[in-house]
Amino acid sequence: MYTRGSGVSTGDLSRLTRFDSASRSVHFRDQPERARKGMTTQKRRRPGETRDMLMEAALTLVGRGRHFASLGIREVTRQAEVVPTSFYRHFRNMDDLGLTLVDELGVVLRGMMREARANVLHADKLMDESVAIFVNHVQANRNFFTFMAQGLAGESQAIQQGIRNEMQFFASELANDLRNLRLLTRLSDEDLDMACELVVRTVAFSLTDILSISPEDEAELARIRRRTTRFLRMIFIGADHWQSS
Amino acid sequence: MYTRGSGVSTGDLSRLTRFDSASRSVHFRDQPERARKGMTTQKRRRPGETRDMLMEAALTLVGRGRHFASLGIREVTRQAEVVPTSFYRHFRNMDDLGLTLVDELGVVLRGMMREARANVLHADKLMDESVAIFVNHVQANRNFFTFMAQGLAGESQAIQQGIRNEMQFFASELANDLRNLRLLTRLSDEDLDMACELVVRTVAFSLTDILSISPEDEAELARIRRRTTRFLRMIFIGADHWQSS
DNA sequence: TGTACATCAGTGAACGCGCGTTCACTGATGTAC
DNA sequence: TGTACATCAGTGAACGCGCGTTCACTGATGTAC
Repeated sequence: MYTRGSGVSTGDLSRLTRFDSASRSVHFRDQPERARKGMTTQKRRRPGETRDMLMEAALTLVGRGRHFASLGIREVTRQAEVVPTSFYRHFRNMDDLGLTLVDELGVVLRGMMREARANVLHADKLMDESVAIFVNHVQANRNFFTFMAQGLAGESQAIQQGIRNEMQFFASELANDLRNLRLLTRLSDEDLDMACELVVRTVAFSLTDILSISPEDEAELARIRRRTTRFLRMIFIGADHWQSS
Repeated sequence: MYTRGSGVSTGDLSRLTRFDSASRSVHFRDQPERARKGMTTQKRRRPGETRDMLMEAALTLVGRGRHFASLGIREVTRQAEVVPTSFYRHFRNMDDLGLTLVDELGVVLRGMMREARANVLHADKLMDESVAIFVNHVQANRNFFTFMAQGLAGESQAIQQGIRNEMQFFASELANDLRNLRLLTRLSDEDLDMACELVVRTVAFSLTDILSISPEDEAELARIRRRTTRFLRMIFIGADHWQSS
């Protein structure tokens, strides 16, 4: 039941992950299965495919309710239908795999931001539409965002720092956009950054709201969307009336 | 280096945990050590003492950078200097222990609120002082709050829900207090609740800021305190200018 | 007050199992000439 | 274009170890009479 959601996510992610080897992988991607001596010899997948499968497997397990910190190498390889030793061909340990997942966060967030820039035409609908876009992305990449929520407090220092950095970057991008839209013009750069960080944190927190409900519960989802929008509206009103020191 | 911080926390917590058996334990608490046949027979501690030691041990390990979800029963009992089988005398499994820890959260939060009510005399210093009190409590119970930060996203559903409930309760208490202080009087009850929830979330998020720095880094701590206060101020300004639908 | 019994909490031995990690191997692909 | 070699990625066997959990035990404390 959980694996369906992850299909969307990982399809996306594996494409993003392998962009560096994409030029090579093009040669093999659609190559038909060769005749083999025995059925068991299923070697030589697309370069990076096993790597992606391992990351996907970890996310699937996380999506099933497991905590990333408690996942084992054998467990992940079992889920990925790969022999345990294969793991070491791609990652030094589970932390290494986690860090690689965090690297994807930047890509996903940039995608969200791009979509928001393209779709948010009227300033008055800015918040509703941005929140809707965020919620949609979370729904489409549930396992991935669950991992991020877990990592925000508790994983290795490196993972935690990675996620924080991405959030910081996202906030400063948001500040840029608001400048360009001529919004909150009275705020100093520093105060605008602060306001944006508060916005990003608020949205990040509502991530845990979304993840705590069933993916199909549209009614509850609408309630979360509405509440998050109201949070943001309140912050914007506060920012608008802010007296820069 | 990490264990020092936990000493403060667990001294507090164990007292709170055992309030139900306090009447009994009074009889033994200061009873001197009996002469024993052998040095190895250190049985029969104060009732509930082993239980507290197990909870304390788990928090110590969490404070050392481990994630609660990855802790094992043998690991915890080892840290508590107790034989593994003793664990089952007090908890069914690690989840059970975690839930018991969450129960303490309510007690700690109520203590914070009481302290805030007693110390916040002037409305204009309300935020600075409340944030300071919060930061102090986190510093004094670092391991405990680290566990809570971890539990907010990722532990068992039950643990997660428990923490959320406590936050919700805290927010509604805060709304009550603001009503009594005649603050934000223009807001409807519903909107005031919302504002308070946003406040609690913002403070909760800054918990992860505090936990990500060294406990001795006073300079960085002051920066976090200042930023959190500014976040709250912005929210309050927003709430003050809010148009209740 | 004394005695018999129930209960509670700590103990050590033992179990089977899954874990992380190593090793030498295999065969497909990429590359130099 | 063909050949020899290096590299890369997947494999299965094997290791020693720590894990969760059970069991029967022990002795201190609480309770009934």
